Amino acid sequence: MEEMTHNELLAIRRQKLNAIREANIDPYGARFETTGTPGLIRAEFVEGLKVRTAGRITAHRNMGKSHFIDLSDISGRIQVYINSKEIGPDAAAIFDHLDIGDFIGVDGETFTTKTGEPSIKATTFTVLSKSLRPLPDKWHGVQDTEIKYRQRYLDLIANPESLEIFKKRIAIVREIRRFLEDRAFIEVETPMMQSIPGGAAAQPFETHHNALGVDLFLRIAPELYLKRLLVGGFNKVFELNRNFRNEGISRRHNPEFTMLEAYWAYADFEQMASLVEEMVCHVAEKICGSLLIEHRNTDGNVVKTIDLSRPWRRTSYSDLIRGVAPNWYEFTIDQRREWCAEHKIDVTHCHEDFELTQHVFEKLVEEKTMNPLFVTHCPKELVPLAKLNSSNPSVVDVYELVINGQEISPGYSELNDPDLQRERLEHQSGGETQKLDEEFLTALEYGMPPAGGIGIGIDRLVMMLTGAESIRDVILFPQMRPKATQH
RNA sequence: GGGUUGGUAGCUCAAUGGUAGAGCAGCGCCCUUUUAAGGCGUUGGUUGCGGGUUCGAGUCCCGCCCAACCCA
Repeated sequence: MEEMTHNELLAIRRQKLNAIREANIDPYGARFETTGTPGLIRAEFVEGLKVRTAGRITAHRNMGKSHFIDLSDISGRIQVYINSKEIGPDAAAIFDHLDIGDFIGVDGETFTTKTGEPSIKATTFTVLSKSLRPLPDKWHGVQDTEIKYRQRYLDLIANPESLEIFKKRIAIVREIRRFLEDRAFIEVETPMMQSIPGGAAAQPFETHHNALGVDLFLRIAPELYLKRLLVGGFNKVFELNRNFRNEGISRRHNPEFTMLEAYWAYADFEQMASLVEEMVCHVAEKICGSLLIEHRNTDGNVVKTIDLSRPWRRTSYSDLIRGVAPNWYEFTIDQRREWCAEHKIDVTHCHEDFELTQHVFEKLVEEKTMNPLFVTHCPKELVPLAKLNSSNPSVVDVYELVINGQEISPGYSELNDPDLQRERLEHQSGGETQKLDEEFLTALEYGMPPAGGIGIGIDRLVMMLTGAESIRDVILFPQMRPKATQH
């Protein structure tokens, strides 16, 4: 608690805190009603208006008897003009004990300075919270990634571009909900703690319920519960919430991530593809104002432009493989390995033939695809929960949407034949398999309507739409190794 | 898990193996329309942690911790 009181900067702030208390003022304030946020007052600026606002002091320009401070919150900032004569000597003495970082409330009248800055001339101010630690550099912000992620609040205060990404994320999620609700999809919540983690092939987090005396798993997908709702009569349903996968952490993976899943009874994967296409374009136009999404580097130069213009390409998996390896499907497995070696694709960890093909797909198609591409009719081994194609039963009626070199969204014609579903789950091959959820199969036996389903990785969608290079830049509090506790 | 790079003042960054520095913030003084305000002065460091080599280590070597990137 009283760590580092020897630090001069912290000690000075505590002295100021005490000085405020000695003047019989509570440095931690109370209820304070405003006529608007700093950003709102600035955005809807009218001169000569009595206003009341509150925010954090983020800049201080001291002119001797007059001071200019910036008051900020996520809405933006407004300049406040503080004149000793105007506020009186007692208040001026308190003002001397304020710092950048403190929260204050201000009463005053709006005016425009001679440099044209919309401002508030303060008549009084109220101390709302004393900040005991100095804020990061106002000009360079927080560069240290560790501080950005562990102490996101500092990143949000000091780095406007970070705040901008999170504002966009919030708007994207809101637009997606609106889009689906406008089309009569109903949002539901299904269990995050499951006794059989189904709906995907991934390592789950394990936990334990004391009263029931059973082990439970954090869900890796909501799919099997949403399908139970199709059985129960919901015909347009979605869930937009967190999944958990106990796997590696990388630029593109966080252990908990946000997924949209939506199911539409009597539809198929082609209709789901159109729905997703329409939805992503709707969101892009609303939030980015364009279907051309520019990704910039730290210098602000455009390094990549993603073109979301419709219609989006739809191409079968096998055609895409032939596009990069024309004779692939005529090759023997040994020839395929040889081909991979020639093209410097490491497939030593691939055992099954379809895994080999999938690896070629990931390296030569997925990673190189920037504009939207619906990859249709994937090998059935990759997708045990989808309907087989009626004319080619080695593939399934699905799409995988690839944008920005990443898988953004899968969509299926959902498998609703309970016997076939059992067989497909029991005869999975390859390294990753899904668990068998008997209660889900029982539900299917009661009858599930044919349906289309989609999943959309919200974090990756936000990365694509904001140009964020790392998933940590679109998750407010990304997973970090806990810091060793000090003692 | 493996490889690469990095960790220096509150923040952003410097410093051939040879006295640890700058800008901003802070503190003091001047200034009643500034906006990265300005001017003058000034404080602030167990260089991530622990060992080692050396007359001498922020710098070289070993181990550990944390992070970023790449690979699995």
